Amino acid sequence: MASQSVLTPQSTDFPRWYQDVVAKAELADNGPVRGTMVIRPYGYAIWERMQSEIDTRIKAAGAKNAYFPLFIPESYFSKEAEHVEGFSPELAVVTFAGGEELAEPIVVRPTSETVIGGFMAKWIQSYRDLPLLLNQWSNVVRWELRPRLFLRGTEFLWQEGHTAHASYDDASAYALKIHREVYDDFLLNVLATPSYLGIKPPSERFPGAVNSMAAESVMRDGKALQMVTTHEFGQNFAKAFDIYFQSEEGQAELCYTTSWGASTRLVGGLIMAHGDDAGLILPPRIAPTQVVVICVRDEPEVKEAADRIARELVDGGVRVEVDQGRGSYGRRVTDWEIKGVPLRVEVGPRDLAEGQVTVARRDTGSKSSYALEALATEVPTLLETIQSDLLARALSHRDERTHDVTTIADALDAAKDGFARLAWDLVVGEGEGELNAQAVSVRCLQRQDGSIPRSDEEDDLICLVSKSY
RNA sequence: CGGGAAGUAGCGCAGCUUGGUUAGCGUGCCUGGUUUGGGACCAGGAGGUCGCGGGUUCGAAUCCCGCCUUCCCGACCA
Repeated sequence: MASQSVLTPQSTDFPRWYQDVVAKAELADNGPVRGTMVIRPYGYAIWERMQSEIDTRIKAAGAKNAYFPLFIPESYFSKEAEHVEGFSPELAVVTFAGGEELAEPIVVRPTSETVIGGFMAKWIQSYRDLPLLLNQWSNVVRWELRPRLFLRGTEFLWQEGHTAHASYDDASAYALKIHREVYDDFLLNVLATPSYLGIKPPSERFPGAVNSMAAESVMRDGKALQMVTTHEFGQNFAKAFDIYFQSEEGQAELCYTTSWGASTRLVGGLIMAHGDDAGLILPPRIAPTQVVVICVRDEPEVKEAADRIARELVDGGVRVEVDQGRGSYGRRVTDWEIKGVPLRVEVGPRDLAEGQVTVARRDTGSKSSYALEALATEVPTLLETIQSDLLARALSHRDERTHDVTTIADALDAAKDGFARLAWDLVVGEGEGELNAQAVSVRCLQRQDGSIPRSDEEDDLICLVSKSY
């Protein structure tokens, strides 16, 4: 009966633990081609929840969904010099199709700035057409040499927003709005994965961007994961694709564009930000199943009670699944723990005799009894408590793992199991090279008060450095 | 792409050094029964191109060559 660990403990081998969770929680499998991924139903359900939460926020920010093609003429890529240079090593290119060599090779999109830029040029005539706020949900292909499920793959799913504006300030303000009101809000309030928001140093900037913003979250092993990214392109893409508009004064002027994305990498971040040795821990707001009602015994009275409870909870807006009670209790509980379902409502003959049920939290492991009549009101409250406890736990973990330092040597030391925060002036130039030599990178730049700078030229910036996925 | 390790049943592994009949174990799966409040037990059973291709040999999971895939460390990377 003694329960032995089903997963490799995090402290033994964190990457192995991650792979065990992905496999045993039935999230994903490797595809037959290197770097490709099969997302299994439970993993995809998590992604769908993410999509729904992000999509709602994107629409609230005013952007509209559209769809652009997977195939892009190679010539489009050559139009923006830095962009093509940055992406060419990762491109998959179709040169043969329909039984013959193609006159012009076709690129499988690694991102869609180029095609969308072409259509922005066509659709934008006057300042009245601005801002143009687009988003698309799609797959992209970037040939990866070292793939990891969810975290980095040759093909992945994401959302990419693309906008065009009449002024630098408007573009910049909108990018900031997306970064805060869509991404940071989602990370904080849904995933409970607090991030460091900031701008990327020039060395880490998106090819073709004048500014890239990031949200860097701290994983349980202290490494950083870039959760999302937002870019300002200035007029770089507008120049390359002739995205002009006629101003109120009748002048032809170049637009300012932005793009921003969040991908299935978020699933990997979710796993590594909250999971423990027993498996996944899902915050209630993202969990596809928030409550599993477990029949402790495979008996008719127990099942009836479980179904009744489940119906009540569903009516209250809770996402519920019923475990019918086949197989041993311990085995089933362990399986639900691996899957990270936030709450287990356990119904057995003993409970029913006393008109109560046993409720177990996944995050703390604690169990307590609730009267049957109280469940419908108590469960939603309990779910919200778990949500905020997970956020609090993640916040304190982030702070524990972050150390203020004043030298590169101390930064390297701190980066062994977390983040170092230090003056950007100490790092810029040679210092960054020293860090990089030890696989430590500058994750983002912030102002002294932690806010997002508008450019890396600002005085007195600080930076967060760490190892990363 | 460089360095290292590995690929044998769904998963985890042994066998390989020193080639030799029907390729094993744990777990999972199926059937029946007993069970069921923290990975249950007994009995029976199904499941394998030994990663792929080629070579050596009378004979290859085992030896040799090439390729593919996975993992780790780098390089690279919104």
